[in-house]
Amino acid sequence: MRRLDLSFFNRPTLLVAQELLGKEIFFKAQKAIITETEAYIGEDDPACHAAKGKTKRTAIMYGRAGFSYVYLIYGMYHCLNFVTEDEGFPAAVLIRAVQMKGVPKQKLNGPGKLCRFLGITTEHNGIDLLASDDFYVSDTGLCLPFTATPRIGISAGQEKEWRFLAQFSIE
DNA sequence: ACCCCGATCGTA
DNA sequence: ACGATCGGGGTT
Repeated sequence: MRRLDLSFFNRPTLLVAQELLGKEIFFKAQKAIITETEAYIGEDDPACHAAKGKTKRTAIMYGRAGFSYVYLIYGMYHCLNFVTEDEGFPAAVLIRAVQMKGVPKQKLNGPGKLCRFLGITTEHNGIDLLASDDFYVSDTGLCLPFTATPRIGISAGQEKEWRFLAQFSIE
Protein backbone atom coordinates (compact mmCIF):
# COMPACT_ATOMS: atom_id res chain seq x y z
CA MET A 1 0.00 0.00 0.00
CA ARG A 2 1.51 3.21 -1.19
CA ARG A 3 1.46 6.48 0.71
CA LEU A 4 -0.49 9.26 -0.98
CA ASP A 5 1.89 11.98 -2.10
CA LEU A 6 1.83 15.54 -3.41
CA SER A 7 0.53 14.41 -6.80
CA PHE A 8 -2.61 13.14 -5.03
CA PHE A 9 -3.32 16.10 -2.72
CA ASN A 10 -2.22 18.90 -5.07
CA ARG A 11 -5.27 18.62 -7.33
CA PRO A 12 -8.83 20.00 -7.56
CA THR A 13 -10.41 19.57 -4.13
CA LEU A 14 -13.61 17.92 -5.35
CA LEU A 15 -11.56 15.19 -7.00
CA VAL A 16 -9.42 14.70 -3.90
CA ALA A 17 -12.51 14.56 -1.67
CA GLN A 18 -14.08 11.89 -3.89
CA GLU A 19 -10.92 9.84 -4.27
CA LEU A 20 -10.14 9.92 -0.53
CA LEU A 21 -13.13 7.58 -0.09
CA GLY A 22 -11.69 4.12 0.52
CA LYS A 23 -8.22 5.42 1.34
CA GLU A 24 -6.69 4.55 4.70
CA ILE A 25 -5.59 6.99 7.42
CA PHE A 26 -2.66 5.84 9.56
CA PHE A 27 -2.50 7.67 12.87
CA LYS A 28 -0.28 6.44 15.72
CA ALA A 29 -0.52 2.77 14.66
CA GLN A 30 -4.30 2.97 14.10
CA LYS A 31 -5.80 2.35 10.65
CA ALA A 32 -9.09 3.87 9.49
CA ILE A 33 -10.82 3.68 6.10
CA ILE A 34 -12.34 6.99 4.96
CA THR A 35 -16.06 6.73 4.11
CA GLU A 36 -17.33 10.33 4.13
CA THR A 37 -15.74 13.65 3.14
CA GLU A 38 -16.59 17.28 2.42
CA ALA A 39 -14.79 19.84 0.25
CA TYR A 40 -14.10 23.45 1.31
CA ILE A 41 -12.75 25.43 -1.59
CA GLY A 42 -11.28 28.93 -1.63
CA GLU A 43 -12.16 32.38 -0.33
CA ASP A 44 -15.27 32.46 -2.53
CA ASP A 45 -16.78 29.45 -0.72
CA PRO A 46 -18.77 31.09 2.12
CA ALA A 47 -18.60 27.91 4.22
CA CYS A 48 -14.80 27.70 3.97
CA HIS A 49 -12.85 29.07 6.93
CA ALA A 50 -10.73 30.96 4.40
CA ALA A 51 -13.80 32.97 3.32
CA LYS A 52 -12.59 35.62 5.80
CA GLY A 53 -9.16 35.63 4.20
CA LYS A 54 -5.77 34.53 5.49
CA THR A 55 -5.53 34.52 9.29
CA LYS A 56 -3.32 32.75 11.80
CA ARG A 57 -5.76 29.83 11.89
CA THR A 58 -6.36 29.49 8.14
CA ALA A 59 -2.75 30.04 7.06
CA ILE A 60 -2.24 26.28 6.84
CA MET A 61 -4.91 26.06 4.12
CA TYR A 62 -2.91 28.51 2.01
CA GLY A 63 0.17 26.33 2.22
CA ARG A 64 1.34 23.31 0.28
CA ALA A 65 -1.08 20.40 -0.14
CA GLY A 66 -0.73 17.31 2.05
CA PHE A 67 -0.70 18.96 5.48
CA SER A 68 -3.23 18.29 8.25
CA TYR A 69 -5.61 21.06 9.31
CA VAL A 70 -7.16 20.33 12.71
CA TYR A 71 -9.33 22.85 14.54
CA LEU A 72 -11.49 22.98 17.66
CA ILE A 73 -15.24 23.41 17.12
CA TYR A 74 -17.92 24.29 19.71
CA GLY A 75 -15.25 24.31 22.37
CA MET A 76 -15.18 20.53 22.66
CA TYR A 77 -14.73 18.69 19.37
CA HIS A 78 -11.97 18.56 16.81
CA CYS A 79 -12.26 18.29 13.04
CA LEU A 80 -9.63 16.75 10.76
CA ASN A 81 -8.94 18.10 7.27
CA PHE A 82 -6.31 17.55 4.61
CA VAL A 83 -5.00 20.57 2.70
CA THR A 84 -5.38 20.44 -1.09
CA GLU A 85 -4.49 22.42 -4.23
CA ASP A 86 -1.64 24.77 -5.15
CA GLU A 87 0.22 26.82 -2.57
CA GLY A 88 -1.56 30.16 -2.20
CA PHE A 89 -5.04 28.73 -2.89
CA PRO A 90 -6.85 27.89 0.38
CA ALA A 91 -8.76 24.60 0.25
CA ALA A 92 -9.14 21.40 2.26
CA VAL A 93 -11.11 18.18 2.63
CA LEU A 94 -12.95 17.50 5.91
CA ILE A 95 -12.95 13.86 7.04
CA ARG A 96 -16.51 13.22 8.28
CA ALA A 97 -16.55 9.45 8.81
CA VAL A 98 -14.20 6.46 8.86
CA GLN A 99 -14.47 2.75 9.58
CA MET A 100 -12.05 0.64 11.62
CA LYS A 101 -11.81 -3.10 12.02
CA GLY A 102 -13.59 -4.18 15.21
CA VAL A 103 -14.92 -0.71 16.06
CA PRO A 104 -18.68 0.05 15.97
CA LYS A 105 -19.49 2.44 13.09
CA GLN A 106 -21.41 4.64 15.50
CA LYS A 107 -18.15 5.62 17.22
CA LEU A 108 -16.66 6.91 13.97
CA ASN A 109 -19.54 8.40 11.98
CA GLY A 110 -18.94 12.09 12.63
CA PRO A 111 -15.97 14.46 12.32
CA GLY A 112 -15.87 15.14 16.07
CA LYS A 113 -16.43 11.51 17.00
CA LEU A 114 -13.65 10.10 14.84
CA CYS A 115 -11.14 12.63 16.14
CA ARG A 116 -12.13 11.84 19.72
CA PHE A 117 -11.77 8.10 19.10
CA LEU A 118 -8.42 8.36 17.32
CA GLY A 119 -7.04 10.97 19.74
CA ILE A 120 -6.60 13.72 17.15
CA THR A 121 -6.42 17.25 18.61
CA THR A 122 -5.08 20.68 17.64
CA GLU A 123 -1.71 19.28 18.70
CA HIS A 124 -1.85 17.44 15.35
CA ASN A 125 -2.55 20.53 13.28
CA GLY A 126 -0.02 21.34 10.57
CA ILE A 127 1.56 17.91 10.26
CA ASP A 128 3.11 17.03 6.90
CA LEU A 129 1.30 13.85 5.86
CA LEU A 130 3.82 13.33 3.08
CA ALA A 131 6.68 13.06 5.58
CA SER A 132 5.39 11.99 9.01
CA ASP A 133 5.89 8.40 10.13
CA ASP A 134 2.84 8.28 12.40
CA PHE A 135 0.33 10.33 10.44
CA TYR A 136 -0.27 9.72 6.75
CA VAL A 137 -2.76 8.38 4.19
CA SER A 138 -2.37 5.28 2.02
CA ASP A 139 -3.92 3.88 -1.11
CA THR A 140 -5.75 0.63 -0.42
CA GLY A 141 -6.70 -0.04 -4.03
CA LEU A 142 -10.37 0.41 -3.09
CA CYS A 143 -12.46 2.52 -5.47
CA LEU A 144 -15.83 3.02 -3.80
CA PRO A 145 -19.13 4.12 -5.34
CA PHE A 146 -20.43 7.28 -3.67
CA THR A 147 -23.26 9.78 -3.58
CA ALA A 148 -23.02 13.59 -3.34
CA THR A 149 -25.18 15.76 -1.06
CA PRO A 150 -25.09 19.29 0.42
CA ARG A 151 -22.60 19.79 3.25
CA ILE A 152 -23.70 19.31 6.87
CA GLY A 153 -23.93 21.93 9.61
CA ILE A 154 -23.25 25.03 7.52
CA SER A 155 -25.51 28.06 7.02
CA ALA A 156 -24.08 29.43 3.75
CA GLY A 157 -23.10 27.49 0.67
CA GLN A 158 -25.77 24.80 1.01
CA GLU A 159 -26.48 24.81 -2.72
CA LYS A 160 -23.18 23.03 -3.42
CA GLU A 161 -23.27 19.24 -3.25
CA TRP A 162 -19.78 18.92 -1.87
CA ARG A 163 -20.34 16.12 0.65
CA PHE A 164 -19.40 12.64 -0.53
CA LEU A 165 -20.66 9.42 1.04
CA ALA A 166 -19.16 6.05 0.15
CA GLN A 167 -21.17 2.86 0.08
CA PHE A 168 -18.89 0.63 2.11
CA SER A 169 -18.84 -1.72 5.07
CA ILE A 170 -15.54 -2.94 6.46
CA GLU A 171 -15.06 -6.76 6.25
C1' DA B 1 -11.92 44.05 26.90
C1' DC B 2 -16.18 42.44 24.94
C1' DC B 3 -19.27 40.07 21.92
C1' DC B 4 -20.89 36.75 18.68
C1' DC B 5 -20.69 32.55 16.58
C1' DG B 6 -19.40 27.99 14.98
C1' DA B 7 -17.53 22.32 9.11
C1' DT B 8 -20.69 18.93 16.64
C1' DC B 9 -22.80 15.72 19.55
C1' DG B 10 -25.46 13.72 23.29
C1' DT B 11 -29.53 14.18 25.69
C1' DA B 12 -34.57 15.61 26.13
C1' DA C 1 -35.11 21.28 20.43
C1' DC C 2 -31.25 22.57 23.32
C1' DG C 3 -27.12 23.21 25.92
C1' DA C 4 -22.06 22.35 26.68
C1' DT C 5 -17.76 25.06 26.21
C1' DC C 6 -13.97 27.87 24.21
C1' DG C 7 -11.11 29.90 20.62
C1' DG C 8 -11.15 32.85 16.44
C1' DG C 9 -12.02 37.09 14.59
C1' DG C 10 -14.16 41.48 14.49
C1' DT C 11 -15.39 45.54 17.06
C1' DT C 12 -14.92 49.08 21.16
